[in-house]
Amino acid sequence: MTVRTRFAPSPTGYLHIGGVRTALFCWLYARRTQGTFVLRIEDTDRERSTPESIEAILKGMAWMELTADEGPFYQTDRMNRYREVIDDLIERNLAYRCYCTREEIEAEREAQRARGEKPRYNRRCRNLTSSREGIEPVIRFKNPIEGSVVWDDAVKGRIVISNDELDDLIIARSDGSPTYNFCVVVDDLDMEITHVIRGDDHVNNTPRQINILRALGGESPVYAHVPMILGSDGQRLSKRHGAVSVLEYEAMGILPEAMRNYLVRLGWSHGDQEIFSDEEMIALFDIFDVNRAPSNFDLEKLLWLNQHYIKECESSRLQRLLEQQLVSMNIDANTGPSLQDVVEALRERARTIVEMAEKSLYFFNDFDDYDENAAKKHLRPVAREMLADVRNRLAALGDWQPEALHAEVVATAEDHEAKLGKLAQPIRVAVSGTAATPSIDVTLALVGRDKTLARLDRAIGYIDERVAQNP
RNA sequence: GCUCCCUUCGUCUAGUGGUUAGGACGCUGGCCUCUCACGCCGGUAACAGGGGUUCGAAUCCCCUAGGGAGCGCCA
Repeated sequence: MTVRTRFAPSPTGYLHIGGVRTALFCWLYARRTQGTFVLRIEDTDRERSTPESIEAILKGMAWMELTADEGPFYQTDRMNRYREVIDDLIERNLAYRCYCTREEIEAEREAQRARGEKPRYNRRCRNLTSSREGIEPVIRFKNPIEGSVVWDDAVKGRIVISNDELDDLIIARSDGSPTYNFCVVVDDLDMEITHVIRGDDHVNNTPRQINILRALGGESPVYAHVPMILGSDGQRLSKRHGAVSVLEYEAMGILPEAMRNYLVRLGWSHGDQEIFSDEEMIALFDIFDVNRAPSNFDLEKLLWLNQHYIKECESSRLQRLLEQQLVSMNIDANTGPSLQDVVEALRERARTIVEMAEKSLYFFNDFDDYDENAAKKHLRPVAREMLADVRNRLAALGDWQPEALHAEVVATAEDHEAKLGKLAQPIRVAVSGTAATPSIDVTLALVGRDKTLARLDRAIGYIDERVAQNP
């Protein structure tokens, strides 16, 4: 039997990080078993489903490079099929029309809660023979009254739930439209899904679905309920933990392979290994090895992995990503050094693409002000003569390359009997506005001759002004 | 309230009756060094609590506590 997994999000919001991990697990397991991964959009809730959400899901999946072998399928395209199954269920007396009003049901629920009971439909209409005038009935599934439902969950282990915990759930609304718990079962059956991998918020739905499945004569798939991902404080993931939507991580400058690696290690591991290539993940991942406990999302670790992958990233791709980022920051990447050189200088110094772009701004545009502390510490009168000297030497330099620049800076420092740092730091601040840049020779090479000389002049002027103000 | 699920360093985790409880992120001391970063070496820190079972429990059982999920004409 070949494995078939599915990812079945509902398009009622963005694609969040927990959903993406579920999708990753589905995808990995299908790849690993040489099975099929299908994408299905559960859009039976017409009130809340939006085209924007569908768009966000598709974009998120594409960014994560989790390509479906089949689909996307849309439940709204399958309404006739659901109708057909519902009619069949009614015909076979496995489902029935319920004429209870919302008010009646709500009142009953209140009463049950007041009595400390679990609110459940009281099956008043289960054996009704007549209809009620003026009420469009809903359709309810006749859940078994006796016995219990048992399944061996691939991550949770054996779960047993007694049928008397379950009531006769609505499978079609009064307008005739089918509901979620029913549609999933029909879909998974029709699509021959062998492994249902989903969030563990569905555990409680599973026994109902199994009962419907049996009524339909289907075989149980393997269920794997993966625990939730919580925020860094152990609470449900929400806006205040930062980004929730996967697309926000793309915008943040996270690499998809870093996200995949981070997410696969949340709830799953292979000994002490932290770094997994796609090939390794596919070869090693097994849904049966996933942890039962929920885990907390830790941005710091994601960032660490991202930096790792930035260091490994192929130059041309990094250049492309950096350029996109610069463009989005309204910077013309043609006004500065080659992106290839920038990327090499910064790939060990940036945890995200956005950070890389921010650290390369002064290669392209002049900065407004010096970093206050940096200027205070390094742009001082003692450095003035050395700066003036190095400015003139550099102006005369024919070969504006790191090697020659390095030699010139070193020679200047020696002439002034200063350690290299005493000169390098003032230059660094002069040229970048900050006290932290790549090595001074590389920095000067990247900033370029014209900007370097102009900025050294500016720094010298700044020192003079400072002296004038505080004689 | 009821049902189900979960519980090893701050975080992600290894561990399946005998380990100095290991690794990673973070934090931190040092080395390297023109700054930052990278890299390297070292440190910090955990079995939720209580009962059993056993010669011996992080590992097995029970209870308690804490956390989560569900109880919709949402998915």
